[in-house]
Amino acid sequence: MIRNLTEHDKEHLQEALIKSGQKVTPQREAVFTVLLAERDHPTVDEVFNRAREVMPGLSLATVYNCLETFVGCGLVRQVNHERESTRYCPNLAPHAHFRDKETGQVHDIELPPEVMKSLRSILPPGFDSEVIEISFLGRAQAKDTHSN
Amino acid sequence: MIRNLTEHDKEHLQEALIKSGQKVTPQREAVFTVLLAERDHPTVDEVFNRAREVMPGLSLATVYNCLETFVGCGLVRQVNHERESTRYCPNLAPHAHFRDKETGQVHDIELPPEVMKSLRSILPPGFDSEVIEISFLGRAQAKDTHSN
DNA sequence: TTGCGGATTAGACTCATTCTAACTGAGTTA
DNA sequence: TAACTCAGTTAGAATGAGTCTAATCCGCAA
Repeated sequence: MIRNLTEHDKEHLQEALIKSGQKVTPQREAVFTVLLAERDHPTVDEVFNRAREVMPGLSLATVYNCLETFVGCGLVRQVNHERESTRYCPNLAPHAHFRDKETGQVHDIELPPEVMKSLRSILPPGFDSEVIEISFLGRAQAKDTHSN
Repeated sequence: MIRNLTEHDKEHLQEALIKSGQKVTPQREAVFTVLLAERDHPTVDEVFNRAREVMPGLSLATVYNCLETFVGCGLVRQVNHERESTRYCPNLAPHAHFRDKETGQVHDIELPPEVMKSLRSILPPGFDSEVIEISFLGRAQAKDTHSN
């Protein structure tokens, strides 16, 4: 079920939007609420359908726009696996993704700083990287590990 | 320029195809030759255009088919970055990919076993992974590091 | 109250990839 | 030699995620 944003999350959204010169709109709040409600890495379509329950007039284009805006101001991350639909993730801590081969579910995997460091160290001189994407493909027996 | 396959590479192709119950065809040889000639992670379209120089009647669908076959019998790997066109890579050693933000070029980055191990160690119990994809995004000042 | 500009909207468009149905050709089988 | 078979190939149609466009909306300032 889609709850309203907590005060804290609402401030987080407002601050990020305003800081990058964008407006707080009902649509953006609705989309952000959906992202925080169920942290299961939804596709645009899934976000669209969930948000429509709360705001029936919302258009798909707007969902694309909102998500792009959020990515632009660092509120959420995109998650891609091969060429499947892009998924969205509001977890900002450095983490990898584990994709369950059978269920298709995506799980966040915490990424300790020393692993990040050892990864960065394999780059030959002259290579300078800002973003490192790590994704595992396999099978997870574990129960849900969503951080919400 | 597209040279013919060396005896060694030809045998490698034949062995892999036959082992998985597939036939050696002129189209498959042509596509494989293109992949080995310039190890720059070409897209399907690039493979198509290069292969056409040598085999003008070749169709795009066949290039898709050949590449899928090669992936299936472990001859090449797919490389995806976000939702851009899939690229193909005949480097079978475990390696990561570095994508140059400005040129779009993809470089192979050798992946030492101890880094692989430390990566595998961050998976919580119950998570079992066969494939790990690692990709860097950034800027490379270095000259070409293609292994061919 | 009018004008401005960012946000939203519906629908058209793009383009990588997949699908489909017809065709080819090498290697049987009759 | 002719018919059969079956994987592989082919052209073109279909799919579908994502992008673009042009019209509209709406809060705010002049």
